[in-house]
Amino acid sequence: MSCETAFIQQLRERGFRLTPQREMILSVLHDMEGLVTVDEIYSRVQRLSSSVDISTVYRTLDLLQEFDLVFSVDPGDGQRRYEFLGLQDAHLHLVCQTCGQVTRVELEVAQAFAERLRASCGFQVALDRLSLAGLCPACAGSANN
Amino acid sequence: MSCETAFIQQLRERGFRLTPQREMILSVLHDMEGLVTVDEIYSRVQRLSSSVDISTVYRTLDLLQEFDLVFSVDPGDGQRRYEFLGLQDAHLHLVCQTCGQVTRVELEVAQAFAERLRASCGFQVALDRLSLAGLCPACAGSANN
DNA sequence: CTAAATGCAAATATTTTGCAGGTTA
DNA sequence: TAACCTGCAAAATATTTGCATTTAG
Repeated sequence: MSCETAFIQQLRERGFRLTPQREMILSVLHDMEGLVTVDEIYSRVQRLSSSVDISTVYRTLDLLQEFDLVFSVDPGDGQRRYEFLGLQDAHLHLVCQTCGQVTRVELEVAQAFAERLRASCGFQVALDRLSLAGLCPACAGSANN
Repeated sequence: MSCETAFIQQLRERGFRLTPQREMILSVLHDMEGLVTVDEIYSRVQRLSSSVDISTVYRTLDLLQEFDLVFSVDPGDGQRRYEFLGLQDAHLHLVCQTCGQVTRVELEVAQAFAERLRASCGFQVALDRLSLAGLCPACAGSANN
């Protein structure tokens, strides 16, 4: 099943409609890797159709988040970022505090950690929505004091 | 050394000045536990002196962040939260996605995980600024499907 | 005395909302 | 056709900035 099919199915089931705008936004998200800002999404959508309004982008992102096809974080710089989850495997994000580069990592590396947290205090970490701040190898190398 | 002393020292060293407003804001942060919003800080400061402006609160928070006495996150609800770090030990935050409750956990539980990440991909996680989303024991219990 | 900080108001930036008209099912 | 969706513009929020005045050192 493709992402589009999953989206359409969810729309139908809940009485929503499939519009060209929603298709375009989904397609743009699908083509973008990693965490992207609303502006990045918006300007890509505009290339497909310049009449699409940014409020429609916001509304569609809300919808996609409800459907769990997209999730969002604000790394703390006031620039909320969205990511398309689609049907692919979930993964962690490592966001470099210096250069902003985002690396994807398999959930598996965090499994033991999650287990430990659950054992010690009963908290179930949502690993599939996790972004970790820190230093990427390159920046860690040049920043060693 | 008290937090105030540390703050004053940093101010002096960098040519900044110690003002009553800055003292008040620091004192308010010091008395507040956990992650708080600008409005919460602002209204507490106003109780001490109603003439303090919110822009001064923002400016002071920026300063304190530069000094690493405060850090901020936006859990994704559009309400950025600040936390006073002071001279206490750093710790992780577990933020419940359902009830919003914040639990503090020793950094130590994540040490092995951080080590693993560094070994496998060279990324140095900033553990001391980490907030993890998930379900707290209570909400995990009532949500089990 | 002088550079730095404040309060105020206005400016920005970001996201949300009301509504009239267009569109999907 | 009827409810839903969109674009537009205006509103609501949150944060930042310019500037005259005040103040710490």
